[in-house]
Amino acid sequence: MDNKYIQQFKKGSLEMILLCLISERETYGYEIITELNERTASVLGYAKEGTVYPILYRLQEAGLIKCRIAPAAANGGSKKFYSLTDKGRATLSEMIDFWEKYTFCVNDFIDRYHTAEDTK
Amino acid sequence: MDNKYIQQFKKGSLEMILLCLISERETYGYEIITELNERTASVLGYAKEGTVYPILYRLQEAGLIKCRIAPAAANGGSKKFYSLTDKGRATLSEMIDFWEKYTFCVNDFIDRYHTAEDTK
DNA sequence: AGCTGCTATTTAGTAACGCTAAACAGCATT
DNA sequence: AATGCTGTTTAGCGTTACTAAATAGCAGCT
Repeated sequence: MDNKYIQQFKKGSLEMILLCLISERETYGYEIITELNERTASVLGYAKEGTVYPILYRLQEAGLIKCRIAPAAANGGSKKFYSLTDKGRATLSEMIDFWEKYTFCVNDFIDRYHTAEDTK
Repeated sequence: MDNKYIQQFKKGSLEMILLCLISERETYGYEIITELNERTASVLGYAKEGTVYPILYRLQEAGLIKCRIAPAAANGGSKKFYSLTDKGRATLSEMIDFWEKYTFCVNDFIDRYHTAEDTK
């Protein structure tokens, strides 16, 4: 994908998406990146480490997720398993509420656009 | 509104919203700000001049809108009336297509979240 | 003339986010 | 020891929206 609008549209929603992902199960950075890309890359393009990890640090800094360091697995080094805090759950719920109001509001403009196009 | 997510969610979509507004009719900065706020302030918060005018310059610079300077009206100074160019119409159409794919993609995460919450 | 108020535009400086591009590290297999 | 996979970290960049102001024309009033 090389759509130039992606990057701006994504702003803010990536945080929400990561919170959603982590709410599904305890998981770690690399797995988050892999699953995120499976589910969104065709629309949002590939998310790289340099995008995802800083968001995780931000979320942890804000107290929305907490981290458990697991010992080194079969292959590869140790992982940091993230899960939502109570504050994270509450914040995610708020974000989703706002997202729904927000998209409803924007869609109103688009509906008018479509209506106008249809009557041409 | 003092919702801290607004600012990030807005990124990118404000451009699309302004293009939608201008596609509805030829209009000028001050009127855009007024109408935008009537239709979105309750959700997005108030958009100020410092937000809207730079976007208009950007859109003009990109060749998406064109400008016609009208003589001073009854009261107030002269206005700059904006309308979409052909490129602007094409771009708006693209942006809307992408917006729809994008929100569909994000909503998938939210749907899963809602489903998980419901079965608790 | 001067004042207020409304319309209308402009701009300097700031913070936040996602991106590019790379580096670093542990372990397994060859 | 070399390669490859898993996994994390970070520096520097460009874009966007925000705050906060300044500038300016015209109308009506005293």
